[in-house]
Amino acid sequence: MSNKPAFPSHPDAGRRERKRQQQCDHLADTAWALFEAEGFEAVTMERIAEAGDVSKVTLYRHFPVKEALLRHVFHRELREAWPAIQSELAAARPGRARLARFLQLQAAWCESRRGYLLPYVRFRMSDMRRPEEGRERSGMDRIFGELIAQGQACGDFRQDIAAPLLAMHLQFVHLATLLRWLSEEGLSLADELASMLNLVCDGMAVRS
Amino acid sequence: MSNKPAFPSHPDAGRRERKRQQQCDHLADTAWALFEAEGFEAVTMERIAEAGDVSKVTLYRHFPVKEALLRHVFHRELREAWPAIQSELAAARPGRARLARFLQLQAAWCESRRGYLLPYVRFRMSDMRRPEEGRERSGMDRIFGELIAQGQACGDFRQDIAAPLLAMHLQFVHLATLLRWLSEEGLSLADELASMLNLVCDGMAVRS
DNA sequence: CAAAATAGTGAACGTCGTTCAATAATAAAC
DNA sequence: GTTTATTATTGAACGACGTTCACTATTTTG
Repeated sequence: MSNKPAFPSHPDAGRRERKRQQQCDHLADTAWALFEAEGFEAVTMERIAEAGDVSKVTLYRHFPVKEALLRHVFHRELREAWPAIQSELAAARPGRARLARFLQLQAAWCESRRGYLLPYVRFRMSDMRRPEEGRERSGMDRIFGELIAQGQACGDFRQDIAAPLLAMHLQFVHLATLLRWLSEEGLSLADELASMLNLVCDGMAVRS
Repeated sequence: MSNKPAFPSHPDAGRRERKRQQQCDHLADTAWALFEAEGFEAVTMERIAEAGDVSKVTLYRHFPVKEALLRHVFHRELREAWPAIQSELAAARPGRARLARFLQLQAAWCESRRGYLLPYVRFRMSDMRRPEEGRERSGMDRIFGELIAQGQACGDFRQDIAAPLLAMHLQFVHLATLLRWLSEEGLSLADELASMLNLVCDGMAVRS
């Protein structure tokens, strides 16, 4: 693992940036409370702005769409849980085993947030096509990329394809699995993710 | 291949259904002309309704979102091109080789429609989570499913996972590849799709 | 301190997608 | 053939979305 933190809390560059972060946190908290109280779909941007005592324009400046508020909350959750996750991962062998362990943790989190997952996944998919612009990377792709790079280093994964490409590949299949789990009742997400990893690693062809 | 056609033109169940299809075709043609003239983004649903001499409500009844008009046009294109595609495919060995050939044909078509592909792919991704409801299947998943089933039958592909699941898997990776090709300049789609198929078949792990 | 950059405001606007009551055309039933 | 039930279509209006604009307040920079 690299020595710089995977999730820098805040660059801390002046009061302006600090206030900005406070605003974002405040608005995300307000929105989250409304979501929990009335459901994600039922809450409008205008109500969030009103409840946060802020103009609609201001809200839109920070969060261009409602789903971005979800991303803010989830990203913060991930940042706070990251140390615990990391020590969990350290217990597993690098490469395929560690990736499998991470997907287990993922599954647990997803079940706890199931109600919000459908709009969130759809948002992340629409947002997925902008690798070059300064879009806020989700954390997920960074983690996948890092875990895959570890797997390449220890000989688990092929090295003729760059880690970021493999990570993108994995991320799409991951989203596909989430969607399937969300639309079909009675599926164990942990099982589905394990079988997904199996398929991604070993491939669709019969082993020669 | 089955003896019933993969793309039934129209079930022909009464005058009502026939008129419905005429309306849909008419509206899709009108919309397509506007798209070509002014660009997809610039055309609004109200303008399409107006140009098609139909109320906005009627337009929305047939096509709930603008992208659905694209789907109608593309689906019709595919239906008309299907016989030619099928004889092309018959020339390749079933299984992996035939799938590769199909992706080559796909690549050629995608390049001819590149300008519309980004909104279309995003739409198809959002739409992808409804396998059970009576949503109009894209043709793509049917084709992928059939080609994969052939591959399973001839021993190219593993049989411990059902063909429709493998098809969904393949389709998501396919969309990921399209997105990458759309956002990065100077990529050969045919090459990217070939390498994608390679990865999906052989897997991410090093071959034992 | 002055100038430039950034955050915020309220009002208004165009588009989206939906709702409603009402009418016409088609299909099914008697 | 007449009645009955679906289904397609319409215009008008509505709430929500997301943007624009001109203006004020705050922070940063030189």
